[in-house]
Amino acid sequence: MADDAAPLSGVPTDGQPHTRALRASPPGTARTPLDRRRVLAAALEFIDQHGLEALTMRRMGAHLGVEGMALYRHVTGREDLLDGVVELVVDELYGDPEVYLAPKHGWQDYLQRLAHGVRQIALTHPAVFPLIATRPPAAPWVRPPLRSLRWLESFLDALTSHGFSDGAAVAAYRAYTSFLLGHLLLEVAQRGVPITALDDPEGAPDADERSLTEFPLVRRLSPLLAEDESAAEFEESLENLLERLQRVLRESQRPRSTR
Amino acid sequence: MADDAAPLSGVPTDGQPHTRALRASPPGTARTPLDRRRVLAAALEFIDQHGLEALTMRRMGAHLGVEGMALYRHVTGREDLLDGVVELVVDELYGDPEVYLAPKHGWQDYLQRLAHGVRQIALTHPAVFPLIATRPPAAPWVRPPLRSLRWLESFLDALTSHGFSDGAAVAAYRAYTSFLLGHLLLEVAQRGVPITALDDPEGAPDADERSLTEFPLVRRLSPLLAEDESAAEFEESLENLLERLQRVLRESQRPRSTR
DNA sequence: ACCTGAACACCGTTCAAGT
DNA sequence: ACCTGAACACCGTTCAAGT
Repeated sequence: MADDAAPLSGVPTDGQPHTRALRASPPGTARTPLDRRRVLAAALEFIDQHGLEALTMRRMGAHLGVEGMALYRHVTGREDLLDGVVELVVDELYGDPEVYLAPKHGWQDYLQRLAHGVRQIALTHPAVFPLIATRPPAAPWVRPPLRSLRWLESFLDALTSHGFSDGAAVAAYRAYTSFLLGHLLLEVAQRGVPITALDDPEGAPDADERSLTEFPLVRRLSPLLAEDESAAEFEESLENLLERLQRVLRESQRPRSTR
Repeated sequence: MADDAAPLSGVPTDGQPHTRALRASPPGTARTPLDRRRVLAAALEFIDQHGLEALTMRRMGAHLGVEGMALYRHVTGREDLLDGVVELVVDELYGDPEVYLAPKHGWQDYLQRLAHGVRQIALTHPAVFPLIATRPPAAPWVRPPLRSLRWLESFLDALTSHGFSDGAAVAAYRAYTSFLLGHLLLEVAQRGVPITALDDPEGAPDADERSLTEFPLVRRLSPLLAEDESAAEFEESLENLLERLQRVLRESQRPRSTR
C-alpha cells in the first residue's frame, strides 16, 4: 500500500519509453551528450519539483532521458550528486547583482544584502535548504549556509576593512551564519518542505481542539502562534545582529573607556 | 568497491546467527517480547553508535536479536521509527531535574536552564540532532528543536506570568528556538557528525595550504577560524538574547516614554 | 566517447505461515 | 500474540558490452 500507491508525487513513472523524458532527441538524431553541469542542474530542478526523497539515480536518469547508470560518468555517486546540487545552489549567489557588489555602502549594507540573498535562495529552493544546512562542511570554518571560502573571504574582508579586529570579524561571521541557519531552516520547515503528508484534508482542525485543553496557553495564543511572521522576524533579528556588531565595533574603537 | 568494502562502520554484519545479537535469549528460553519503547531505545542507541545512515530495518532487527520484519509490529515503518527516536530524545528533557523545575528563579533562569538542557541533548546525541532539526513538525508552531506542546506551554507560561504580553511571549519563543536551532546545528556539524569520511589521515593539511592563496584573509585568520568557541558563543548569544528580551519587557512595562 | 543491459548486494514492506 | 520466511518492487553501483 505504501509502495505502489502513489509514486511520491507525480514523479515520471510514465509507461515504458523513458527515452525522451526531457532532453532526449528523436531516434537517429545525435543527442547532445550530458555533462556534470547539466546533470546537476537537472537534479536541482527535480528536487525543486518532487522533493529530496524522490530523487533516485534511476529517476534522475529518466528525467534526463537516459538510464540511471549513465549518470556515473558525470558524478561519482548519489552523494556526489547531492553535494554538487548544494554547490550549485550556493553558487547562485555569485550571480546575484543585488548581492555581489563590492561593499560600497559599508559593511552593514553588505551584510544586509548577503542575508537577503541567502534568504532568497532558501525560499526559491526550500527542498534543498535542509541539505545546505546539514551536509557536512568541507572544513570546520566553512559554515552553512554560506558554505564557501569565497564568501568567507569576502565577509572577512568587508568587516576587517571597516575597522573590525580579526577576532571581532571571526566572531561576527559565527554569529551571522548561526542566525541565518536557524532562521531560514525554520522558515523553510514551516512551509511544509517535504510536501508533508497532508493526509486528511478535513480532519485537521480536530487536533487544535482535542488535546489542546491540556495546554491552555497554547490554545489561547494559537491565533498568534499561527501567524507567519517570518519575514518581519528575519528583518528584526538581522537588524538586531547588525546593531550588536556595531556596538562591538564602536567599543573596540574607543579604548580605555568602559562606558 | 563502495558496497562490500566496509559495512559503514562496525555495524553488526556478523556471520549467520543474528539471533542473540543483543537481547535474544538462549534457545528455549522465552524471550521478553519487544515493545515500542524498547525498539525506539535500541534505535537511539544504534544511531548514537553507528550514525543515521547506518540504520536500516534489517540491521535494527539484528541489533535486537530479531528479524527486521518483526519491527513492523511495533512501528508502522522506518519513518515512524525515526519520529519515535526524535520524540524519545526530546522527552529526555522532562527527566532532567536541572531543567524541569518550575521557573522559581525567574524567567531568565528558566530560559537559561532550558537552553543548556537542549544543548546537552544535542551534544549527547549529535547524530540525532539533524533529525530533530529537520523532521517536519507536527504543527507550524511546534518548532524545532523544542518540538513539543508541553515545552511550548511551559515556555509561554514562564514568560506571560512574568509580565510579558502575549505577543512578546510568542516573539520570544520564535527568537529562542531560532537561536537554539542555528547554534546547535552548527556546533553538532562541526564535530563531524556523520563520522565523516576521513579518508586520507595524512593528506589533510595540504588543503590548508593549496588553494588558500586565493583567500588571503581566510588564510591569515585560519588559526582564529579553527578555534572551537562553541561553548562561549552559545553563552554569549544566549545572554544577548535574554538581554534583548529583558529590554522588550521593560519597555512594555513603562508605557508612553519612548526613551 | 558515451550509454545500455545485466547483474549484485542490498533496501523497505507485506503477508501467509509457523510457534 | 509475536516472530519468521519468502516474496515483491524497488534501490545504488559495477562492469562488460554495445554504438
